Amino acid sequence: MKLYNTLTKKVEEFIPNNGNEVRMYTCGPTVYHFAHIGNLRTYISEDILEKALNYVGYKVIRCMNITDVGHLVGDGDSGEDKMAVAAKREHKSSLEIAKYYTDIFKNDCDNLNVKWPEIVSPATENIDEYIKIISKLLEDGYAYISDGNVYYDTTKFPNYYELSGRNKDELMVAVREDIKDDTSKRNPFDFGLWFTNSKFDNQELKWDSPWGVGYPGWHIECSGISIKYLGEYLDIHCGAEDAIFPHHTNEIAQSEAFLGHKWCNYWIHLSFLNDESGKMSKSNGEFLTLSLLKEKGYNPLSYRFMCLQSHYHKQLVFTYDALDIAENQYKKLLNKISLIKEEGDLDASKFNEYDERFKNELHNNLNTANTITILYDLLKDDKLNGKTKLELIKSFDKVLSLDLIQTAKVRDDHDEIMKLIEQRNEAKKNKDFATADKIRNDLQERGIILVDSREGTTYKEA
RNA sequence: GGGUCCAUAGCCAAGUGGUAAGGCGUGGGACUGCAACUCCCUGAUCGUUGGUUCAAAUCCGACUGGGCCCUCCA
Repeated sequence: MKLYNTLTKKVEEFIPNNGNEVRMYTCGPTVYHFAHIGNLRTYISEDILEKALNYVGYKVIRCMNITDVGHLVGDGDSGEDKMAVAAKREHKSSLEIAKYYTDIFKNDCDNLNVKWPEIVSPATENIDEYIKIISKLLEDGYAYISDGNVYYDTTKFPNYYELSGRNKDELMVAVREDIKDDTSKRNPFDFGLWFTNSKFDNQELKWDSPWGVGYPGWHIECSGISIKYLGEYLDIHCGAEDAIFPHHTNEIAQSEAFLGHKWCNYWIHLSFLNDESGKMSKSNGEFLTLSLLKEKGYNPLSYRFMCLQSHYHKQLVFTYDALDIAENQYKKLLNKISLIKEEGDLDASKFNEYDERFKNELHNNLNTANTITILYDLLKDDKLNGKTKLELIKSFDKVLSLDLIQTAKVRDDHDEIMKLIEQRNEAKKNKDFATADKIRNDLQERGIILVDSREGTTYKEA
């Protein structure tokens, strides 16, 4: 499978370390607030990657962290912990907040058919692992203690700028106005591994460590969790595009200094969903959560469909117009599929032909837009019988996860509806169109759409 | 200032050197008592500009315009 690797800045053939086994780590959410749909795009893309790898024959073992500590707000490294801020705002403990938002995040994933990774681990449950890594980094001279905090010395790691393609001398220090330089560091780009000395000493979550009571830096959790659960050799590390620098850069520095060898060969970065003004945020403009879209009547899978028609490495702009179009496309697609009659025997050679095309598009740097084109092609192909079409769609849906095959549920009021349909047909026969239309409209108000055809009238849910 | 990604019809988007896939929308038509559904037909020379080549949306350069990053962020 070809993938865009940020490390080499090329689309290249993916080759795992160990046969067809793939160890994949994806940076998880910070659970101090709701996720917006931009956040969720990243997880949709990662979900597709995992499922595509499995589909073409790899065996994926995937791990994701949940950040429930250590992200600072404002004021650089000595700022307040976001979890603590949320806790204060909502009068709950940090761990209650984390649990609350983790559950909501998981629910969003469920609604989007995003599979929950087999290993999901909160940052707060792996403190021992961070201490182990930090201790070794200190021993080996990659880290130092200053003003009670432990910092990583970025000058000790020669390849520090490899991933981001940056040049040390041209980076700007504290480029954002609200960031103050941390004077405890030896070098401006050093970063914190463990803090005991914070300006804000009201943090709820603290742990004992060889360097005193404190809490871990942001970057160490991903290294720690990944190494703990996936071992010393990682095949794929995913994250959103904004994490390239410094987060992933720092992860590489820590992990490789600790392990003493190359850690991860493929770095896959997922592009943003922007709104018309640029980066989506929790404070600017409308806070676009999945539940907001649901309240407005959108199907979450329409949003997934919208994402799949784009490419994971291309930024996408969210507008309600775009979502309306996606929803309409998605509905029409489901409708076309629902009209397929399951007849004939499975045509293995045709099945393989389409399945190969589908796999080729996955191999082609996850060209999900083209996989959907294949779907339209097979729907139009009159050399394909219904059975083969349905089997193909079922198979593709293992990756697309759009619930393409809807199982017809029998409604409780089925008999009543059929009776009304009969009454309407009677009225139509008598040219009493007023009555006929009234029945149709009444049913529509209940969310039932009548479908007339030569064979008679059926109904479906709106 | 530096890094990085991107630029194809109203919107999404394919295309990886040989004369622009697909979907939605729009407009027209078939079907229908009317409609919905479905089906058929309907649109672009590829940000600008140089160059390489028999041949470029596809390769190289410059420019323009956007996104993201440079110690909160998916």
